[in-house]
Amino acid sequence: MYDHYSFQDATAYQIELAKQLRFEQIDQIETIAGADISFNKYSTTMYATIVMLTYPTMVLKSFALASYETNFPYKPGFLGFKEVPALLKVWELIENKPNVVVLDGNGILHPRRMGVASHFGILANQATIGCAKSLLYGDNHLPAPLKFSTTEIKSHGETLGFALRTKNNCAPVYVSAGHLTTQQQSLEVIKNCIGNYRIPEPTRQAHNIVNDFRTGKLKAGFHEVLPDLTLF
DNA sequence: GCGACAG
DNA sequence: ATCTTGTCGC
Repeated sequence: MYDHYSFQDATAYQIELAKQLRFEQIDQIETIAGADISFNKYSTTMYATIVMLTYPTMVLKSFALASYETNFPYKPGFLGFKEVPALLKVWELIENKPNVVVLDGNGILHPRRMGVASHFGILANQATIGCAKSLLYGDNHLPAPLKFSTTEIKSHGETLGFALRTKNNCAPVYVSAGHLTTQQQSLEVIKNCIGNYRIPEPTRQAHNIVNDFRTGKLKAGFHEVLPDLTLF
């Protein structure tokens, strides 16, 4: 899909996509999705997943798996060109779309406001949030090492996202609005997705599942998760 | 020119 | 991103 784009083409494309960004409150969230990509080193095969969870209870309900060939290389600032095509393919397998999708990477916390979460959000016309494990862009002001401590990440005085401490004494994650949500709401939603791990449940579950797909334990397609009847 | 640099 | 053993700290 983007394999023939030069970095110059890609930069111009990002600037065009960024003009389409919209930020508004999501009125009600009942379902949330996590999206992630996995691949073998040196391979062009991207393994993609979208996992569906209840919100804010974080119960895994279903997931979809698909693979896609991509030759676009990884380069900081251009992650979307490598991952979004595969994500759009797996996205088609989801019949009942979630209220919001969380992606592993940034939204507008990006030099051209077009991180992978914003990129996917525009092309899918879908509310998205970016949650990155390390900082790509902006002035890094670390929050106190206490769970739920937060600092604003700014660039040239403009707030583009937040560093959020999801566990005591653990490195923060970097949250930013992707598309069709607000900065404050994106932070609130991610806070409500924190379980007992540093990574919020939607992307944490997506990461685990897509790795099982890559290693052959799971097959492509849409999967419903059976209810847990442990109590009986 | 130098350093930084999501996944 | 992926590969990979031990180690430090709550």
